[in-house]
Amino acid sequence: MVVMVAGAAHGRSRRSLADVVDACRAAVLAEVAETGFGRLAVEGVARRAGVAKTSIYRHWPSVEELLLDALSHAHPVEVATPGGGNLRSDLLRSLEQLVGWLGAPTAPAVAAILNERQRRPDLVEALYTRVFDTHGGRFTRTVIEHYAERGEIDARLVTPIVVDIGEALVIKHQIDTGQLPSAEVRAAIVDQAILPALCFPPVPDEGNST
Amino acid sequence: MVVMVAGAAHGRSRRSLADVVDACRAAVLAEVAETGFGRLAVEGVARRAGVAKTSIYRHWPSVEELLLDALSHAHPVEVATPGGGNLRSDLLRSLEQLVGWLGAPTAPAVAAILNERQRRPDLVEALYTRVFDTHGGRFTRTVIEHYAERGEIDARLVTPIVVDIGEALVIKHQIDTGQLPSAEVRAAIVDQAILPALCFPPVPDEGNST
DNA sequence: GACTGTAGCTACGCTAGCGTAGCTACAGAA
DNA sequence: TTCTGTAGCTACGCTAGCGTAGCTACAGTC
Repeated sequence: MVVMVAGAAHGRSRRSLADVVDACRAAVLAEVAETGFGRLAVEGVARRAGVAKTSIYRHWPSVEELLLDALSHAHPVEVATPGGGNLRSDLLRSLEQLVGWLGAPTAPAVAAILNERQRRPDLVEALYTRVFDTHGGRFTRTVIEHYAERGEIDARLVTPIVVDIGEALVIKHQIDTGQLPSAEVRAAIVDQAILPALCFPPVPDEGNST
Repeated sequence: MVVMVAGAAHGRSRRSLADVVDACRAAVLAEVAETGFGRLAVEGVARRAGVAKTSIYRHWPSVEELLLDALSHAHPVEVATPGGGNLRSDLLRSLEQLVGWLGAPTAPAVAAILNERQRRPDLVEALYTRVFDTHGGRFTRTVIEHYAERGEIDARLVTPIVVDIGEALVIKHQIDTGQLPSAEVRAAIVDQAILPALCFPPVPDEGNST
């Protein structure tokens, strides 16, 4: 059964500019999550967005530009700041924020671009300048530096290695399991890896979860 | 100028079975490193190996099977065992082995498959059972468990999180920079992150490198 | 030397995608 | 209501790849 839009000989309906742009941005993020970067295609994005290829080429010179544009508009902005609690609870919250970041709808697209680092360094650089640099993403680094400034941590222990422990373990967990770490695992990361590196010795009993 | 192989009307030369198999295995590893998994194609592998597509399809049902077969034969085998040194030097050597693993010619192929975890869990599972499980790859875990058995480390501190710190930081370094960590960075990882988690407190001065 | 399994080649009919040309027609502004 | 910028459509000529059929011919074994 064919339903015709009034007056439309083609049966076609035309959308507004803003509608087309929003549909394309959403479609490219979903498409790259499903296909990976290597099989991302303008035809696939147009199909998913329900637009013509010409509508894409009128706004973006390539599907890569559309992808970066979509990420600029959709990637979550970090809001982690030390909340006046203590070091441990602030570290836990920053890992929670990181996990939120890594689980955002944009995360597969970010991962897809990062996976192309050797082949497309230009894209990765653009990702950092157009998405990461404008959206923050310092997580545990922000917290550790804050407490170091307050004198609660020996500032000499705040090294590039140490501020990276938490994120490294979260990402490794995701690589190994395909899942983001639970609250229990995040607590273990804080208690068993981050705090010991800041001279808060590990407590080798059961340990208390959040 | 056309050079004809004696007696070959086609100008073609025919290789032995072993030669074809070796060429295909090497070609698929190089091809996937260059193209990524998404654009890996039988035609590209055949071209690079200098064989006909039919020669590939006679031995492997798909390019994925060829890739896993190639990895099974080429992936380095872990030889890290505690060498009778001390904990620190053994940890340094295990990270050196890991970096050797990650820098092996097979590493891009491994990464390409791991990047397809969401889309192709079957391939990732096959990677673990056919490649990882048979080639080891426990690195710092092996060292830490050895010293725990000897009583030099509180065994209660040897948790899944703690044994993963070193590899997590190495992999994070590679994700962030595209490079494998230098000896200096590896030493910092051992001194500032792994040892503190095992109750060997960090030394917040310059610290001695390897 | 004879035999056999298989390498190499080309063509096949197909899918998928690229980026644009040229057109119709409509959403939104004036 | 008129005007304009642009959405939607289809076709185009192209590249790239798939997996096999059918053939020739040769590497290696006996």
